[in-house]
Amino acid sequence: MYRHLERRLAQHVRDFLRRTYDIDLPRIVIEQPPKVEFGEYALPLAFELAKKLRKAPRKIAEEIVAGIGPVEGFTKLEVAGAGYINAYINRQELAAALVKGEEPRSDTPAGKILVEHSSINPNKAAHIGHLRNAVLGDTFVRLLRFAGREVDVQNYIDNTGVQVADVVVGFLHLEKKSRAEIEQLTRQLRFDYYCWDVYARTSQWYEQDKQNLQVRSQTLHALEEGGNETAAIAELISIAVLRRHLETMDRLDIEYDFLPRESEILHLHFWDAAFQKLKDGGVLFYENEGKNKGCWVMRRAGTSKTKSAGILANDKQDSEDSEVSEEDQKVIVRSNGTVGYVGKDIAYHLWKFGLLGRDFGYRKFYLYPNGHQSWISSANGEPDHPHFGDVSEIYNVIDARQAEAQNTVIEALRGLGYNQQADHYTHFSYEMVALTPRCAAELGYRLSEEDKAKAYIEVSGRKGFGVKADDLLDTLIASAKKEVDARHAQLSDSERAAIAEQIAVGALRYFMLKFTKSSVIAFDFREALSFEGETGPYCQYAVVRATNIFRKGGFDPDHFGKPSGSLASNEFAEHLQGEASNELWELWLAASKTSYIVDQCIATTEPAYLAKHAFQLAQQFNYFYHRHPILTEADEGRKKFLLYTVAVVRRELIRALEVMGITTPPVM
RNA sequence: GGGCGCGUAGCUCAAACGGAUAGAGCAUCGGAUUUCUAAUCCGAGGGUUGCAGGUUCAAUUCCUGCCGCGCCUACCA
Repeated sequence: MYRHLERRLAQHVRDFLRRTYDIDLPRIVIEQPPKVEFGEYALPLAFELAKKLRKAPRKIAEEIVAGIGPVEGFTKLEVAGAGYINAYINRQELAAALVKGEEPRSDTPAGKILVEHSSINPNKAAHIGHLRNAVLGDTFVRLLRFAGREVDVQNYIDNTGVQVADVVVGFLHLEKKSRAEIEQLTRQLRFDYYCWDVYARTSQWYEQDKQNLQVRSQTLHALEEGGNETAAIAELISIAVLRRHLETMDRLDIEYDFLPRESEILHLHFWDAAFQKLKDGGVLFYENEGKNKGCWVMRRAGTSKTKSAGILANDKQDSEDSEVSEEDQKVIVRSNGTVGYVGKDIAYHLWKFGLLGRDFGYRKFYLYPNGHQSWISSANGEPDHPHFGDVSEIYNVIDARQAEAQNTVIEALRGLGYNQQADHYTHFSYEMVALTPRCAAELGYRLSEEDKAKAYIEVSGRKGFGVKADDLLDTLIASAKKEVDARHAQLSDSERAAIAEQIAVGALRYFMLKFTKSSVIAFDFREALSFEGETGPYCQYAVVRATNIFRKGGFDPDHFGKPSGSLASNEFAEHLQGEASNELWELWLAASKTSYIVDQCIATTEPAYLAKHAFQLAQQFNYFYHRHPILTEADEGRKKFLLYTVAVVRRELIRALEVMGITTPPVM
């Protein structure tokens, strides 16, 4: 509702400016006043217009307020300060709409969106860094779906890369395991933990003797080639680890629709098709000299190309391409003819946009307990399958360190003339999760003096240094279970366990969302394990409290006031008018912002705003809860109004938490 | 060296598009009619927003320079 009123106000102002001053502002800035006494929206536009109209801002503001006329849904506009225009919402109208759950639908753009996230190398257990990726990605998917968009979720599996090769080397050359033995091992509980150690040991083994690296490249070659014993073992391992990753993420209610694998990019010759296009389009060029001699290279994204973009003739550019300095070159095809990661990624992204002219084969892979089917790529697929790819927008949830690679893919699309697709290619970039030195020490890692002095230390799968996702979840659940046990001894153990799990997931998902993407999370158990203050459980608890009021009062919170809308809007009036009601009104206002916040999260690809909003709503509710005993309220009319307040806040809080993938326990 | 990002309270972080008195949580200290369960609430202290300039009616936000930190800069992914 809040969003809807904002748009209406903006449109009204825009029309008025055009009519009266013949001015077209590209954007009408609308802010939220610091206090509700100043209304619900504030427009600083008089300051902006002062120069154009050569009048004092205050004067302009007064003119606008006097001339603009009534705006539906608002009671008044008012000039404040040096020239702000404050707009006041018609409170009882908004409240009545909220009770009914009315939300004017805004037109959603057509076209399917593809979100790629997680994309964990299938060679070891997932760690907290992967958790941040998956939670951000999954929440963004939920945000888009909330906004009415159709979304496909993909998790790219690099099953033929160096990391898988390394763990294969570990099993074959260090562990000396046979294929049968490995197959046996894949069936053990948490096989990914086993791989975690094997991978770390293999990395050490390479460092002991650089000669050992030859084994790696032989293995890697075999994987890329396919159709051999080594590749079969790699398949065994990577599939088993992938299943573990899906299980881990499912604990957090994170699911995928499709799992495209690098092996199919290779074996279905996606790259060949892309390579041809890139050569034809002049994006790639062959280097005849220097250190990149014999490679197909392209200009690295972000290196200066045209200072006067679009002015120089394009054909002149082509002849200059070969003059791209060595350090500005990105090798796409190595001199031995093999293609690097960026090249495969370009092919994959041409496919995503339906520009490649080839498709994967598809097989059913993983059936979630809720019945959702996840598909995997395959050289020869099943005849009947859903249609993936061929989308109009994509978001890639990939950490900030890969920004350059991502930009190179985008530049390749542009180079091929696919500007529209490039414009709808978003690198959803976020910073890594690192460990505080204290946390690392607690985990038993020996630190150098240099590391101890740092604010945080980067996790490293290669070194086996990090916190595993399942371990963190287990710890959180155990910790939550202790609290639940202490509070609800009367419940059965399975009930308590279920609640503990909801709380643990709420705590974890909220923790991963509360930081803005650009902030490095310095992970610390004390903070992550907290259930108090700005946390998921705090928000869940607010909902539980709201539910309790209804339960104690003998009402159904989900249908309170619903069927007949028995409260006429004028009944709200007396409770929402005047200074004294501002505190309550602020709660209603906050509850009206869900879709507004969701839009903002999508526009800025920043889910943290939603986390912040849910917390603030919960915080305001707790304050309200403390100040207003409801069930003992003597005035029946007021009691009813307070119950409506709780019902609306509760509903909106649940909705906001759902978008973050957080459910609420029946009791806490 | 070049590219990207960051620097805000003791600690961890907010403040979208420049806007009204820079806000939360944690930690510390003090308090809450024993009630719809305190995983809660209220209060207190705590700030030269890294430094120096500039643009603007208005700068934590934009520009320039400097200082500090991180990441990227492989024929790795």
